[in-house]
Amino acid sequence: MSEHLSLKETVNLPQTDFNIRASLASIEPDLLKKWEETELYKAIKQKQATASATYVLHDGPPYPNGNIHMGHALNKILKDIIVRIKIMTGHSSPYIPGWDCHGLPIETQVLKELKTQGQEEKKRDIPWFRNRCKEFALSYVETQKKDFQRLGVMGEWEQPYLTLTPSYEANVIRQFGRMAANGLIYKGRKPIHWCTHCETALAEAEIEYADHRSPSIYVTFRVTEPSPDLSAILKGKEASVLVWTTTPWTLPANVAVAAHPSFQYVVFHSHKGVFICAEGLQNMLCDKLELTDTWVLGTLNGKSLFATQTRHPFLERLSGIVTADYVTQEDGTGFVHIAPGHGQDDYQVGLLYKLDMIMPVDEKGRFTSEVEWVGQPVFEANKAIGQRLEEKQNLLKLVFIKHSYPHCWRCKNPVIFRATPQWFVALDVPMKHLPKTLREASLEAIQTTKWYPAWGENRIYAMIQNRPDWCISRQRFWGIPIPVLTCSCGHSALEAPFIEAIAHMVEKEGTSSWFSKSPQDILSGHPELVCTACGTQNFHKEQDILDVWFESGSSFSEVVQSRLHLDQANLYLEGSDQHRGWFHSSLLIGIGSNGKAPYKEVLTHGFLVDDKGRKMSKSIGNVISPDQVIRDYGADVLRWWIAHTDFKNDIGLSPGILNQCRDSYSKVRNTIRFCLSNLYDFDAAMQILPYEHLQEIDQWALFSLNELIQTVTTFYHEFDFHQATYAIHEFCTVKLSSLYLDMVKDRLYCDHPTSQTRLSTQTTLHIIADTLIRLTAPILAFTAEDAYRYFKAPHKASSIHLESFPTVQPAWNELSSEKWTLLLRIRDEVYQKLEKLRSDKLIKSFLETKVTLPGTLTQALAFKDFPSLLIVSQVEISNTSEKITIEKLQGDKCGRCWKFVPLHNGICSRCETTIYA
RNA sequence: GGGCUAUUAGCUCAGGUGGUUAGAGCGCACGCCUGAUAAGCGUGAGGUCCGUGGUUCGAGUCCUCGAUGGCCCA
Repeated sequence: MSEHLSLKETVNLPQTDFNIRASLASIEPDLLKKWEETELYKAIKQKQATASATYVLHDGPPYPNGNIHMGHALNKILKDIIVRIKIMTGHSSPYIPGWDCHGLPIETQVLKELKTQGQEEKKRDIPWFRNRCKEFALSYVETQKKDFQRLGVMGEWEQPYLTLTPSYEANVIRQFGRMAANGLIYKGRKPIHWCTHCETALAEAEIEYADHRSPSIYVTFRVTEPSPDLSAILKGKEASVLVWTTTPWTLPANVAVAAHPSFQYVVFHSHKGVFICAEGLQNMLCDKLELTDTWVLGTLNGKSLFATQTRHPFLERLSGIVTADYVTQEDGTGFVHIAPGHGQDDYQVGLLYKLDMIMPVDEKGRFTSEVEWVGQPVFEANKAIGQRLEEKQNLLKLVFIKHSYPHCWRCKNPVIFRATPQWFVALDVPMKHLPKTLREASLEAIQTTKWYPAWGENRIYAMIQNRPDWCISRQRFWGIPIPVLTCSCGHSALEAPFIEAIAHMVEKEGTSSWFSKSPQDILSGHPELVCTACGTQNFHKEQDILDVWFESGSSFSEVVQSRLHLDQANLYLEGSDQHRGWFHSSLLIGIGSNGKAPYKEVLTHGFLVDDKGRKMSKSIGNVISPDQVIRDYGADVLRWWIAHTDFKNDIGLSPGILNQCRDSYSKVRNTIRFCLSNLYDFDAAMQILPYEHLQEIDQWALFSLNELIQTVTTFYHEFDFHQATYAIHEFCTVKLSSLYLDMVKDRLYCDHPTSQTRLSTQTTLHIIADTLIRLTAPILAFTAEDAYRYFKAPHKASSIHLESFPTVQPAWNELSSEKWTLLLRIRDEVYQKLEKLRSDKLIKSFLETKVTLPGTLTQALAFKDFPSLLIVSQVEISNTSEKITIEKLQGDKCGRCWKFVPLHNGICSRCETTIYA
């Protein structure tokens, strides 16, 4: 017993303080603290100063109105992994995070707060209100910043970009100025929700739906000029198109009638004349309108009604038939009357067919002098319009209905759609600085940008191809004003000196000065800035603010151009929804102001779903917060999960998936730990062996490591992180844990501590540990640092994050992979036989056996170390046997190395010489 | 309703230009070890490649139609 114990003491067992348990939840905050105290980021930046290449990932700004969720974590960690890879591969890769601080959600939340505090009136004090919004945004910037840092995301947290800073705001205004100078900014009109009581525009979020009593009328539009197909049916007869509406007051603005292009329409006779409606609605309508004596004259497709002309039901004007997909057959007649100034759909149809926009309603909701009922509120004018229709014999029926209708959230009055002047970005006029339209140039830029995944190109291409002009006006307060002064003569001062004067003021004082100053104050000091049309200075300010997409879409100007002095970012990386959002707006602004896309490459990730593929939602109860994962697993497991998943599609997350990631993370960690623990007595500076002196098994390990470096490098480069992590994990499990490390244990534990064989393996483990730590460092930012603390090497940096990425070593490739494929096949065959013996209960341990290999199998291989390869006690090469045979060894096992070999005094000769050497 | 996209083992993923019996790791089951020990090793069982119809000598792969999930838009 005592002898056994003393023998155990002569065995060289692994030692390390690198814990087998990760305890990430407690270690990570310590590491963050250490990095902060040692100013790691500063050191990393200094190192980058000498980099030969630059790689800029420009951050898309999140919205600071709540705590971060898993989508944020996913996005930021992916960015961090990329930036760390670029830095470790020798690039200068500054990462400047940002926040998108303006916009309606914050305004709405602040309003809600005021409401609950009974201080709603304070909203009218615009500077005060804007300041409150600013405080709100900044508080969440701080919250989110801490959360992002906790995830291990590294960047310019001391100086992020915020869309509400004066310098940023001035940059946005200058972008606007450049686009104006390029001839892209114009004033048009567009219908929006309008409260006639509050005399203000309302956003979608400020609309409440409630029951409302409306007249429901059926109106006829008499055909004056039928389309060819319709003409063939009518054969000269008079006919009318049936239209249903609940807003008679919009009829004065009617300019067209829409049919659905693929519906079937019926032309039928009745005692009141010939009518046209959707075929499926005919019976219902005849019933409702009490039409008798009916028979069908013919049917035709909606498309073939196109260009039929009708007469307006009471005005001296024509109203042509157009087609629109949104027409339904659920109620009505299958025809919809079009008033582009009074509805979103109508507006789109108007754009498509270049229809006039007639807007005879003022801000108080009264008809203007364009209409005979001038001064009458539109809802009251319904009655007069009904009467006029009756006079003209174009009213078939009038009843009143109760239906859901939008109301103002403040005054509870019904709202209307009303077209008001708005600012637009023109997509189809030739630019002054390029002989192309903004749309054409953007489409070209899309084709020269690299999209990951490739289908992103089609997606954004189709969007840019089909989108209407960009309406950049918003009738809100929390944002950047549209920097336009308009003269009393009607001319808007879009000229560069005006906008530059405003930008200059904003740069100094912020945009709040626009809201508090008069136009005269804004132009004070610029007596030369007079209206280019009339020469006076009677300006008034634009009231609207810019669409927030215009702000965030200008971010490259502030960050890439002003701060980094570059003209393009290398990469934008956001969720695939941003093809419609930030990628889109950034592209239009980039082309419109600089003639160039702001990015060279765009990478998108998918959205979070659970393990059943359903989106994360509170109602399903499958939401997992980053905070919770950090507590239960640690940020590195979260990072590993993100790298482990093919993020280009939807990304699954569930407790089961997290457990799996934790397990595979642990395998990598333990593999590194095994290497470190067997290096406790290794002095790399003195004992490292040259490659040529390494044992063949060790050379094979380095050959495999070379493959890994190559594979991971390629996958990192292609943003295929999941493939990289699979390669790393498989290397740890298959190549190392089950093969190489198992094979070298005997040598590490039982050979003489400073024998060439043990030093050969330690040299190899030293290289493997070093490589694995570096390879995983971009993903496992914390664990790699933790492990690096226990890795002993000369010329070590103070942090793994100051080290560079491993590179393929050509010398390690000088090994026959065919030979090793064969050796491993022999091993497989032997193990099949050994397992059979074990399951038959003939042996318990493989060390109880002697394996005989046929010489025909092994001679050509010129390999000596079969006992290590097979991890059995004895191997014999037989020149007579044709088959692999196994025999159970009967003797005793060595008390030190447990092998069944000839013994003296209870131990084998190798162990004896090792102990007494 | 439209655009884009995904669907291969319980889970996460591989499967250039169509070509034997569809692969890996994890997990699972069984066994071993107790000198990586809240570890390690071995062996094994798991698949209607979402469905349908077609092209082809041959389809996970190409085409049609559809189902389900996801993003965007209306």
